[in-house]
Amino acid sequence: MDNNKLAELLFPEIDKTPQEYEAMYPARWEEPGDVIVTRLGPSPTGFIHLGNLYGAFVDERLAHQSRTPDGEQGIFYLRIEDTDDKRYVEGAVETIIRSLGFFGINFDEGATMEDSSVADDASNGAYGPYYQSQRGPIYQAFVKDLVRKGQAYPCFLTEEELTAIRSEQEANKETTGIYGKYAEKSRNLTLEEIEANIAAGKSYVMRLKSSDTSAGSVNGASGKVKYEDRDGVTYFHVNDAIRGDVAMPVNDQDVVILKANGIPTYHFAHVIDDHLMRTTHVVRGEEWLMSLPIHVELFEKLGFELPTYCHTAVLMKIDEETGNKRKLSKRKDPELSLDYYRKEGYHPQAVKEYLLTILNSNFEEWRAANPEADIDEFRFTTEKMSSGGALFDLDKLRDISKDVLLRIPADELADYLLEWAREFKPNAAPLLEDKEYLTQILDLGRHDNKPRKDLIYAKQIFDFISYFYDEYFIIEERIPEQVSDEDAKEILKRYLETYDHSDDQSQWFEKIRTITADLGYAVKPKDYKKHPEDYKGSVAHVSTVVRIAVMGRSQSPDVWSIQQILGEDRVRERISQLIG
RNA sequence: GGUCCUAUGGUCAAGCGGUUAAGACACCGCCCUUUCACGGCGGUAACCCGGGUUCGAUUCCCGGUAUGAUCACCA
Repeated sequence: MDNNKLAELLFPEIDKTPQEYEAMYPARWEEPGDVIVTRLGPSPTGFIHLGNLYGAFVDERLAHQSRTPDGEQGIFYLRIEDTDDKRYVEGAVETIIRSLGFFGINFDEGATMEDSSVADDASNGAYGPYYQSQRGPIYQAFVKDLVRKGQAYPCFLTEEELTAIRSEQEANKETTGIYGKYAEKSRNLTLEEIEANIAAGKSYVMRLKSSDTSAGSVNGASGKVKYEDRDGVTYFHVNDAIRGDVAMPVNDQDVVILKANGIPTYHFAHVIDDHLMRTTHVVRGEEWLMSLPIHVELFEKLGFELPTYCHTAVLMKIDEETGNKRKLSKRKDPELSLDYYRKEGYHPQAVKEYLLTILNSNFEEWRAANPEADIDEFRFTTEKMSSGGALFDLDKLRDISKDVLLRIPADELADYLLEWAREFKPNAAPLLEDKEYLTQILDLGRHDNKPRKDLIYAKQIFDFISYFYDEYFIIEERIPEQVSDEDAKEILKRYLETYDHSDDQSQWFEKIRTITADLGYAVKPKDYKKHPEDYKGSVAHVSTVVRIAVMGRSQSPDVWSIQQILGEDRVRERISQLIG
């Protein structure tokens, strides 16, 4: 068979050669050193989840903390993998960029916020186009070259034939797919048959003509792949930055590289794009690990240097029904959606920090040693990444969030809370517009030696501070059982009578003590504890009555400080209200 | 079923041939305290199983077992 003729028959329009494309996308640096180029390659479904964020964070850190010998920063770019037209969702790219931007992850290059269907140049950077759907001619040029070299061929198998082959294989308990003898029919088509099929308008795909690359027939992916014979089966070894040495049988499947519509499959697009865009590190979920043999073969056959793979672990959770670990699913698990965190009002910084603690086992230690340091100062390493799937732990997130929020100044927190409320609690938002008031509230008890850590996420914060706003103030707890209704009234009556808003904290508490003693309660809680029969209750119970009157609840920060923020009028009014 | 990843307390995890097997979260108790939180102290709780290698295995090797992943003209 004349491969050149076949190539021309299949791709008459394609006139560029791989060499020309190589020249169009030269090396990014003359002296790259250890600089890293990563990419995020989402399909534009518009659904960004925690797993994406997790991976994106690895990409971003890896690239941005690396430098060339000349001090230039590594590059993190966005490539849209829209080879499956069924998946496209309107506005998805914008959503992706915005969602990640919310968490402080920004791209240096690639697809931009502009609408790709409107703007000619919806991306920036010299290694585009960054939409795979716009790269058709590039892929085809490389496939054409593969055909010339006899390493790819058209396959006219229909869906029915494919299904028949699969059924046969399943019945025989063989590996499914097109390989070995199952590939022969298509591989052995003559030029005339192919011509006739095409003339008849038959639809076809392009398949890779798989062969054992271990013989060293090609460039060897620049020494990054090692081969080994295990009982007659050829295995290859690749060093994964997260998992270390990974060994698998070499690929023998004649996988589809170009679909019937001329668009490449993920496998082919990955190899071409990451090579041409000069990606050094490919970060992707472990679900891709099993297709590594295909990619290794493609890199070998095309003579490209293999990038460094980083196969990340999948985020898991315990399934309530089965009790087993399982991959987080976007259908069942709302906490997988990034929107969930926005709605609950988890601060992006907290989510980021949580992700880092499960991403790098030594992060927590580093954070403990450097509580004030910027998160980007942490030196992220793939070696410290766990290769097992971590369970998502909401408790841990909350714990981390407390500390993260403590490091954020109250006025910034006020802005954050207001912004959150505008979107998710619009009725309450106007109340929060009084920033000075809100800031005081949020700053309560944060500057002591042992600062309070009451604030976790926006929704919780709002509930926590809601009593500061009359519109949300309700008495939600009963007075303690040690205090009779009569006493409660008496306590509040006397409290109101003696109340002086200008009292300092100790003067204020002295008055509480007086009331406590006068009504037969223990001024020292310990006395009541030791001799409960001598008292009705203790100062704790008396204080609780005041708490409930002023805040509607028994648990809160320091009462005196709260009253100072609430203001005299509100305090008096709330107490009078309860006395009736 | 084939192939591959993984395997330390409830969870996340240090460990990389000899340790009283760290630490964090959660849980429990005590202390601090006008409540709660914070903080401090203490506690319960772990090396999947079976063979090897070795003077000695949580650690190395080989088998199981289990979890997970993957076997598309989806990514």
